Amino acid sequence: MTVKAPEQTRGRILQSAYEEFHRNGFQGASINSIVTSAGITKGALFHHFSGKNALGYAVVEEVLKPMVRKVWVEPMIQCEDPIQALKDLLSCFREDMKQNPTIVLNGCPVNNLAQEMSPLDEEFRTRLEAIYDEWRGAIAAAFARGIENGTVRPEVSPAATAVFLVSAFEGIIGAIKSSRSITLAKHAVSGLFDYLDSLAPRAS
Amino acid sequence: MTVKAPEQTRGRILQSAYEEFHRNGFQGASINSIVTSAGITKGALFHHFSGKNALGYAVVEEVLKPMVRKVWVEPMIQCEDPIQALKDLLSCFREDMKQNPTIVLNGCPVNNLAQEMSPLDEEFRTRLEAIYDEWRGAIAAAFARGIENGTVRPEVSPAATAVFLVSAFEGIIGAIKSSRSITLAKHAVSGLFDYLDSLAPRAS
DNA sequence: GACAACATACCAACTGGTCGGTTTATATTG
DNA sequence: CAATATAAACCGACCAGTTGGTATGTTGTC
Repeated sequence: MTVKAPEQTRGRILQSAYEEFHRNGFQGASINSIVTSAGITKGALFHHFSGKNALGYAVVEEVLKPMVRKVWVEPMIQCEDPIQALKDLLSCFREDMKQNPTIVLNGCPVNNLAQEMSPLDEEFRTRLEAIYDEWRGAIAAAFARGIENGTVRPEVSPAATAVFLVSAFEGIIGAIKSSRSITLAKHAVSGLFDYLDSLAPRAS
Repeated sequence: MTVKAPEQTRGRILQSAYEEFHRNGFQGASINSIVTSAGITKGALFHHFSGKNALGYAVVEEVLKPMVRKVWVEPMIQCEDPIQALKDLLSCFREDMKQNPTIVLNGCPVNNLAQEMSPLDEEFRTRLEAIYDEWRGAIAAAFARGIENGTVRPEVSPAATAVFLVSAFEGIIGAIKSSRSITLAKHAVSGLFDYLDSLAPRAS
């Protein structure tokens, strides 16, 4: 046997589990498959995690949550113009998809888990909902600031817009993955951009 | 044994399978569970359907497709004002949810299947995508008519709007089921209504 | 009687999970 | 510093239960 590196093995399990969940869903994911793809054994997995559900929760907390925070939350909490910030994020996201098509093929890992497990397991639901809450909160706060500094129309409701935006975005990711159509993806993004523009103050 | 009624037993299998898929997803659904909840035996099921996948396809074609067509497509193909028609549909849908919370709890059965199975099975993907295509087509056609008769702003792109609307709608359903929050649901619908209003010609 | 419609017993494969044992790192001693 | 104790890290065979699916039989209908 090689060296013992508990933190590293734990991380490899989390990473393999994340990928397996992303590909096959939580119920479709196989512990055996995770074990082999992580290059460890079942004993190691059940030493670090008490069961499949606990592994799922850990993926949510230690993989998904930091990921969303870094990519989607933090860019929002320090922006002045939320509409422009969102457009930038979406353009950046579109570029990422071209290089790494896993999101196009398998969808948003957060939403996948939320849609599959929310009705089946309350703990999954609350944990995933916390991620969305943080995300929506950052967007809503950004829009509130935008209203104050004049980059957003004053009639816009920050809370409602944040909810609608996150929902629409997740819906679009799902539509792209299910359709696998580039023209549909362009239409969806174009529709989203038009909506964002409708939140900006009237030109002239 | 009772009377032999092949069409009826087939229908009961389809109905039970639809409910089981809606609750547990396709992979989480158990053939045994479907069999018992339908009040029949495994022999009957495998006599009518060649396997689990074939049963899933049949649910898509014979349950989901007609359902979407009746509830979402047909009201659109004969409307003059698509914005008002969509508002009416959403209000009607909101009332339905109050009486029957299965959609709130388990989400949209079409989207659930599409999100779960699209990456795993091409036949699922194409069949479900056909449903969405028909839906989007009806909305896009309605918007094209709306532009002609003046109920919709002429700059609106029917195709992009249809894609964005269906995506946003499915995203909202997912957000409601995952959050279980009434205020979130109200925010989401309010955001969607605001978006619809932004597609109408300027008042004044 | 012939064939479709169903029932039932059964199957290999796989599921998540357990358990006794081995290996390695580290703390404790003399 | 070296010997030893101790606990964590890890292995891999094994478990009962469930999975989708099948083979063979029985029942009803034209």
